[in-house]
Amino acid sequence: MRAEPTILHVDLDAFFAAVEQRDKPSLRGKPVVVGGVGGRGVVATASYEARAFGVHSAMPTAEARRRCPNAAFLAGRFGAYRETSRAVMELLRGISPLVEPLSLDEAFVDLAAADLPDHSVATVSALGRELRVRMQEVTGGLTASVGIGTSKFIAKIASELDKPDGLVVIAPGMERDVLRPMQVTVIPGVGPATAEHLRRIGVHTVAELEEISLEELIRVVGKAHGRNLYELARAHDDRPVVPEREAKSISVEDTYDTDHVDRRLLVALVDRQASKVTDRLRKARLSGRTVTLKVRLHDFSTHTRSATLPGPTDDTRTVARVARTLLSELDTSGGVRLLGVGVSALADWIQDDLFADSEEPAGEPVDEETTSTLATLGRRRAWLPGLDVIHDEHGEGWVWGSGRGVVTVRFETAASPTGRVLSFAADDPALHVVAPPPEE
DNA sequence: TCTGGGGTCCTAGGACCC
DNA sequence: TCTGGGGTCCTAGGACCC
Repeated sequence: MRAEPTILHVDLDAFFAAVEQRDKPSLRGKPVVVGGVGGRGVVATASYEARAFGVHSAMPTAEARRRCPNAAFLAGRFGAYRETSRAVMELLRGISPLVEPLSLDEAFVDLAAADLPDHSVATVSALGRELRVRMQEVTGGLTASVGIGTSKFIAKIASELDKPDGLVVIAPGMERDVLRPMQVTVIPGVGPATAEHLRRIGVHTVAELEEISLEELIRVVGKAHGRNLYELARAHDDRPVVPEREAKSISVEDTYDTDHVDRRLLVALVDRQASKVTDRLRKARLSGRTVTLKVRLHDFSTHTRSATLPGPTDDTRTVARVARTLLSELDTSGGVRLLGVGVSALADWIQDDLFADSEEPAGEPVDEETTSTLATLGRRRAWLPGLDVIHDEHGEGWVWGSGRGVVTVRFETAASPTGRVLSFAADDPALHVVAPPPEE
């Protein structure tokens, strides 16, 4: 918490819906719902006219249609949202170089790095008023709610106090007075599960939360979360405004209108997602070591399976192969409603010669001498899933996982498209590396 | 009312290494 | 032959946010 109100939070009002109303005058003043329009879609943003009918974010679109049949239901135009967001972030960077976007429609701005005569309540309030005017100019008429306070937490609370189209400055020293009567759910990180845990120990408001000891909180909600709540209940928050955050994972997922059972279809869908994910990796000049497959079954149970490669990859075939194999570990016979493929443990873009310094170049056949050397290296050998092809008495297969002295090989034949998965000790003399996998 | 898509962070257990 | 503690990596799941 700072001595002066130097953190600003901006939140564009009903952003996606507002962009639609801006671009299509016939929608102005009418209920607009942006989100999934398919059978299993949910609402991303509802205009204030639609909210009057009880429509809100995360509500199934089917329910929103029931509550507000006359609303315009739109799938969304993310290009337009990104473009408008870019203009907003540009405007904010004109105020201070320290701008931390939280999403397309939200950001923190560190006013301590802004060019201001002082940081009095009067000065930052004037800046807030000016910002809201310019916001409308650069967005073509969109409104925003602005909050200013002595920390991220307080600035965010402030922006929520007078929505839409509001400006609230919480003066230094007033933080706890503002907070105490509020529900604990205003604290970021307190969702339905935590709220229920707290309710069970008789805590509903921040004032009640303040009464709970650190030990008790940790017992109820866990260590990290407990400490966090303990501090936030007292308005203690020293998180800095961080302008550039590095991505930690990239993923793609799709929910289907009907559950899928056909294995061949599931494999094809996973392949397509692997292709999308690796396209995005390459565009971002990133690569990653861990491939995760996400499957949501007919009963909404969600399962993930992941495998970590010895080195980072952005290769579509490699990611697809690993994802396919992970899929084969799950029982999908009851039907699949969602599939997802993600890559994490990201590294900066690897050069074309990534493997030039490693023990054997990728894509090159490994000669007999290297093969026997690899065998004697045992667990030290870095097998490359998807790249090393093995043959033994079972025929030919490709490596899809390795670690702890064991290489797992998948044999796939026309007769058995799902393949057989076998594990070998890395120093098993029956294993021979013969060639890289065929191009697809 | 049957529940999106893109993320982040945390927890807990097991393997492995020193 | 048995016992150990800490650190790190990996995996699966869950809570949460916009």
